Amino acid sequence: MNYWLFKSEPGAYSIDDLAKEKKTFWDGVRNYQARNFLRDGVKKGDQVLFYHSNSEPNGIYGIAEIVKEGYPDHTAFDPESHHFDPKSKPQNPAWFMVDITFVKKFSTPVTLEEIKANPKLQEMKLLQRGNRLSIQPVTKEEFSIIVSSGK
DNA sequence: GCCAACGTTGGC
DNA sequence: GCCAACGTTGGC
Repeated sequence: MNYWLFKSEPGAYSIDDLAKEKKTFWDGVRNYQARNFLRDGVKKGDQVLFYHSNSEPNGIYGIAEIVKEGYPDHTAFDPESHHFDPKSKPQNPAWFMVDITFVKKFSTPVTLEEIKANPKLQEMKLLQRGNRLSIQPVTKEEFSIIVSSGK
């Protein structure tokens, strides 16, 4: 079992949207490093910290779980889609996505400020300088610290 | 709204 | 293959 952090701008897709829909496909990832995680690393049953960026406050708002492993991101094939990428072909897809399901929403989010203040969480990729990766691995320890502080 | 950090593109 | 220009991310 692996642990991940997925970033989303709540204006685009929030934990409340997921709570309502119960399940969604995580499309539109157009970064190679994040793509590699989606294609090769993310497995069914893995747990996901759901992070809101550009929000007030920034932080982890809840938990999701992987229900379907990496498969081609079909939005890249659709010229009408905002995520269309002509370089990605159905016979040789460049981009991948996974399906996630809602697990829980924290009654109070674990904020970026709290994460920064916790000595045990200093290694998180989230805090590393200039980090923009939207899919990041998280250790089991980091995951359990966050889950136990986010009720 | 600003801007630093970073990834990608394209001319050479 | 280099690197300047450009676009995007995301905290503040």
